[in-house]
Amino acid sequence: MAQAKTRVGEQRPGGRAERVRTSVLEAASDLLSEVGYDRLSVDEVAERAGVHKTTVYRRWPTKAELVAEAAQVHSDEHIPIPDTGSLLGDLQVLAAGVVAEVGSVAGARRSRSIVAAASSSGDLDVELHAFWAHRMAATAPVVERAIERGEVPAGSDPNLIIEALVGPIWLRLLLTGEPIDKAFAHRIAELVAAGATRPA
Amino acid sequence: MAQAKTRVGEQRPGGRAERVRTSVLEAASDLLSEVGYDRLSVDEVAERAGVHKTTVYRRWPTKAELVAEAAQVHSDEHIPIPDTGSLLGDLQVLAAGVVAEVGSVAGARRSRSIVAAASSSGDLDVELHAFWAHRMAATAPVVERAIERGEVPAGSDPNLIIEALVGPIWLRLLLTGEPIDKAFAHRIAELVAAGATRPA
Amino acid sequence: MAQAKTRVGEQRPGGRAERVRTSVLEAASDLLSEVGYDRLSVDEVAERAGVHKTTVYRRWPTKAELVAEAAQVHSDEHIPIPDTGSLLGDLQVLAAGVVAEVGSVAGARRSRSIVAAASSSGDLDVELHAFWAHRMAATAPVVERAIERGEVPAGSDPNLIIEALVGPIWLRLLLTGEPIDKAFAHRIAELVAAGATRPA
Amino acid sequence: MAQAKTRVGEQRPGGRAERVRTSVLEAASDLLSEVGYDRLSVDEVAERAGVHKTTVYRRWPTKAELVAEAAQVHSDEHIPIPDTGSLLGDLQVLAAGVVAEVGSVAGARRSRSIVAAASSSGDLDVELHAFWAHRMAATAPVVERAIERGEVPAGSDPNLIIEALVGPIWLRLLLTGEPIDKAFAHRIAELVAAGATRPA
DNA sequence: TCATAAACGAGACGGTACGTCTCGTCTTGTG
DNA sequence: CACAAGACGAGACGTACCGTCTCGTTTATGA
Repeated sequence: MAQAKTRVGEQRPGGRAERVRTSVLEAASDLLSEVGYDRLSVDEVAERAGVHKTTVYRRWPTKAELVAEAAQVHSDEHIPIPDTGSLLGDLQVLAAGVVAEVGSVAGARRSRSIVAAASSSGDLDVELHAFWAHRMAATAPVVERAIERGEVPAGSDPNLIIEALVGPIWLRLLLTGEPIDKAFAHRIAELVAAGATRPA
Repeated sequence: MAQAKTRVGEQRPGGRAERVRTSVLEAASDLLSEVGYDRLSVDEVAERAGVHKTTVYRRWPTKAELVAEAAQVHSDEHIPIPDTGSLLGDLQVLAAGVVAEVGSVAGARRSRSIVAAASSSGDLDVELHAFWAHRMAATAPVVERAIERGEVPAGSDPNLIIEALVGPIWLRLLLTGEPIDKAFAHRIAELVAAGATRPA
Repeated sequence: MAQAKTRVGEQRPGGRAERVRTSVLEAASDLLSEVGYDRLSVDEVAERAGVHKTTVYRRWPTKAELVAEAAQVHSDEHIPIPDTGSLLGDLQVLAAGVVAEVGSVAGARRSRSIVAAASSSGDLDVELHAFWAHRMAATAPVVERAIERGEVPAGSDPNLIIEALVGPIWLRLLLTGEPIDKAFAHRIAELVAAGATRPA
Repeated sequence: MAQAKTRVGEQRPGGRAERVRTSVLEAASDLLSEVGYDRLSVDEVAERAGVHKTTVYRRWPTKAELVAEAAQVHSDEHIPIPDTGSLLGDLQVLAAGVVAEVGSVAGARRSRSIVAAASSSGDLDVELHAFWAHRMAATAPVVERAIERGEVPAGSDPNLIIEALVGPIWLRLLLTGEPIDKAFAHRIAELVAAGATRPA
């Protein structure tokens, strides 16, 4: 019955598996944005994806794992590595990128969900850590170029500077609830850039 | 059974209510440290506290609220407001305090649980935000004194500086999983102090 | 909500537990008669009983156990121990009783279900065996009295005679599908009575 | 994989269909003896037979039908029609045959499975009844010869006598759980023979 | 001191969601 | 074209935990 549908819409049933994967992740991601981790149910994800619950469980043994993958779909590619010519400029672009990611209501809910999912499963925070290690490594060049330009003293830790930039944004998201906007991104980038270029 | 115990140990049952409150919060706090928010069940809290489940629900309508109170008990008092005479010194003490709070395995689990609990309940993140607003306000004087001393330019935002200090620590706790130790506290304090005292 | 209902209809919630037990067993028994063991679902039993699924599972850990108890409710009381004065008469009454129990469409379905359930679960056939041991013991006096009257030689095994009487009826029910009626009861009783009273 | 095996062992792929049929039925029969109807899964039967699940479903639309056929494989031919010269002797041989069939652990499990399977499917108990009708007809001559010999009064119903002989054995198997052994076969044959030869 | 309100113990229940199992169908590719 | 391989739909199973409700008992306090 439900399978008949696929016959209608898709001439190329060759990729059923992939189609299922995609539609499930999309449904999960949407629900995540709408209701957050806690009130997301696997059953509803399945229904939205036009797929049966068991099919979801076949691929993602756990709600947490499903959410983990769904949540990363969005943030996976969008790490822009700016090269404006100055550390301040680069940091501002980076900060603006993070703000764009987590600043919206939906983005915030989705981002919070990753943390909740990781809290639920020991395996997941390993994955989360790996994801962030990758992310940090990908953005480190911004600082390394600043070192090459002489803006930042040699021996400075790129990671530390990126953490100082990103940390406060997530602090607002997860703990203080203060507004996350471009102005904030701007100011935190200024503070960090100043600290990095003019150390004690 | 549980009632028999109280009879044995305490001749002056005048404070039963308070005793119950305390033992439940303690049990909750312990469990939080041991297994985290997700795998903490109200039933087990009750059992550990030597109290019946219904009694717990009578006071804390929700698991999230119970956890919220239990988790805050620990961090409530320990906000040391240092006054070492220099911004760097003060920030280092502050950072060290946060590290001490969330750096241990138990403390990390407990801290993560607050976030998870807040994610589960709209009411709770309001409380969490209020708690953090209070905390920020309490630590702001550190920056204000630095401004008075002329270390930091007038017009600087105390909150921003505190956020820059604390954010990276929580980033490590919740997202990157990098080690949280005194050295890290030291270095992040240096970076932020430099940025605050020598702005662009 | 559903619990408010109890307030309306029943002043004495004290007997709730028993009421639940009864209504669930009744619902299960009905469904057993209607659709048989295989197509009986715990969920539907619960719904019919006006009770939630989890409540059913609280008392009967397994569908098989639920069915076992439900099925036995019916046959529990209906073991008439006749005393007509002759073995033949007694056996005819006994056989007629069994026929009445399993001869109807509903009774047949219910009875078959017991066997199916027992075949599915090691625990259950223990229970089933115990039930039958009790039943055999309860009907043995019929033969013992015949021995006392001198109708049946001393040393005859009461169980064997009862088994010879009852076995063929269940054979028809479970295997051959031949009609189970009073005439059959009559004839099998005659055969067994003859064999018991005039051994080789 | 499975195909490779067959290719190796058998030069004559013409009989593949038959080979598949046989190995599936054998696997099913084995599993039946080992775990019984309920815990037998089509998937496992297929795996044991070195065949894919779909192949099984192609031939046996239903688990019940597969089991029905598999179970009968064993009892299909082995109905020995004795002719010892006396009713008692013949009945004892017959009873011993049944005991041999269902008395072992594996045989019991297999036999019980037939009943369970028949309960699951309306079509199956029709087949089961037919099988038993055939079986009864095949064994009726034992009684008919006794009538010709004058051992048993003319007009006696052969079926009834066979049922009286076989029923108690299945009663023990399916309901009471009492031991099924040669001694029991002997005694039940005696009782029935007596009843048949010396009616009231 | 004793009555009475408040809090508690005990335990069943409704409800939601989880994750599992197995049956039987359907798709896709391969010999 | 039949089959291997395996994903899928369907639906039930049994579990865990949440939060609610009732009833009977203990504890604290005020008349």
